[in-house]
Amino acid sequence: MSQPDTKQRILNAAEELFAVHSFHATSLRAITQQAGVNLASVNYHFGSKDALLDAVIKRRLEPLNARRSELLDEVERMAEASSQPPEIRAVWRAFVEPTLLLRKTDAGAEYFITLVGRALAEPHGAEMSIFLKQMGSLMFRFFEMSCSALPSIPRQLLFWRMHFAIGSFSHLMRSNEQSPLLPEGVSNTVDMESLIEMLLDYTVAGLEAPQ
Amino acid sequence: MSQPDTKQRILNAAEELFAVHSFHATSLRAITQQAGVNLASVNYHFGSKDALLDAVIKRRLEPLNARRSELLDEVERMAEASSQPPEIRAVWRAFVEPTLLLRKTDAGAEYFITLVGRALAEPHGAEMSIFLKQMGSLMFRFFEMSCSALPSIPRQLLFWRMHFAIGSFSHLMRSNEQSPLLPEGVSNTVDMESLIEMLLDYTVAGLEAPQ
DNA sequence: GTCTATATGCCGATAGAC
DNA sequence: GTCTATCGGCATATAGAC
Repeated sequence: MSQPDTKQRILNAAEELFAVHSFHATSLRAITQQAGVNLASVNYHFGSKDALLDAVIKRRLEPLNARRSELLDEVERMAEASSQPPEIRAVWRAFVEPTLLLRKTDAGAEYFITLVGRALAEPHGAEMSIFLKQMGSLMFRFFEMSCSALPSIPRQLLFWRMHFAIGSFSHLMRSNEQSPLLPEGVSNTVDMESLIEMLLDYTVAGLEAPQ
Repeated sequence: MSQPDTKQRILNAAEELFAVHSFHATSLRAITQQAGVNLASVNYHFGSKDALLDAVIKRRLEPLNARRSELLDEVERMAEASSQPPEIRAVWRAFVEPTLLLRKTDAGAEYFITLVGRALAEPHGAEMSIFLKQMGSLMFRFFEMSCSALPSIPRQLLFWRMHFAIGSFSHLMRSNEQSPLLPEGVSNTVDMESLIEMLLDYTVAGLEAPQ
């Protein structure tokens, strides 16, 4: 317990390499080499490669989802206080903002965002199932609050629109790296606060689009 | 050249397994076993695993992009004939419809859609770079036509909104598999034509949202 | 062109000394 | 808790017979 803990060093290295090269393409050897620890220490501290991935996701997702839950509580309180449905923009802000602003409060979290963005794109694999397990019932709560916020949109339609919204969100999470091909007159460097507002403008307009 | 060609059998098997298990998690052994061909035939016909992926994507993406290009030509002709900007819904229909309706015309293409959906989510890897290479300049054309269709939206903003739209599209492409968790009163089975209209309603509303 | 057999190397996981 | 050494397996790729 001298330096940053061995356990933490492994988690940091795994987070980065899983994000950049994917879970399958990353070997335990690469992780332990980058972390400067022994190969066997991964199995000692975590038990297996799958369990390591689980721990990588859990470390950041747990506080993140606690924060999301708090924000949803607040949105609900405000809705009840004003006897109005919850505001759809506030609901989706609670969903996307804690993740996208994670970099500000947590210096090492940059790779985690990419990692989760990719986990959302994984079909069957360990990444997706571990992520879904840890998201728990929070997705249902977001869906139900979106339905309350937009009572004129049928549930079935809103389900798919929420699907589209998650697609935009996860695609944005994945796109830290500068796009290799930029059209003329377009810069790739925008501050995250502006980007969040752009995403919310876009998403809210799509969710409440006329049918 | 008796049965379906060895080359085609390999392409079909690789397409399915790459889509379901990802490129990295799929071995040449699994591919040749499913194709009922010899292990060595992959290297004989394609040269390497990377080159096989390239061929898998190219086989379907080339005619697909030719079709997209035709549709864009048509949208441009109609715009010129009416002396009006191109219609944004028609531009995006040209982008998404050829892919999403591929199943109807090409029986084996189901896995290809998932594969490309995942390629769009890969950050650095072979999948993404091969896909981008083959998309060529078509993305630029879509961007420029979207700008023409929505002259009141600044290019920089429209660039990001297009990013969000591609996120929704690729997320939809990836979601053949039934979602493990469905909210109450929501079914996952919708015909693709309806889904395309839902996606276009959502996307057009987002692209032309007030700023 | 298609096969068998194999070269060469990395993989995840573990045993056992310290 | 941390190390070395190694097991058993599967990976990609290729050499060479047919």
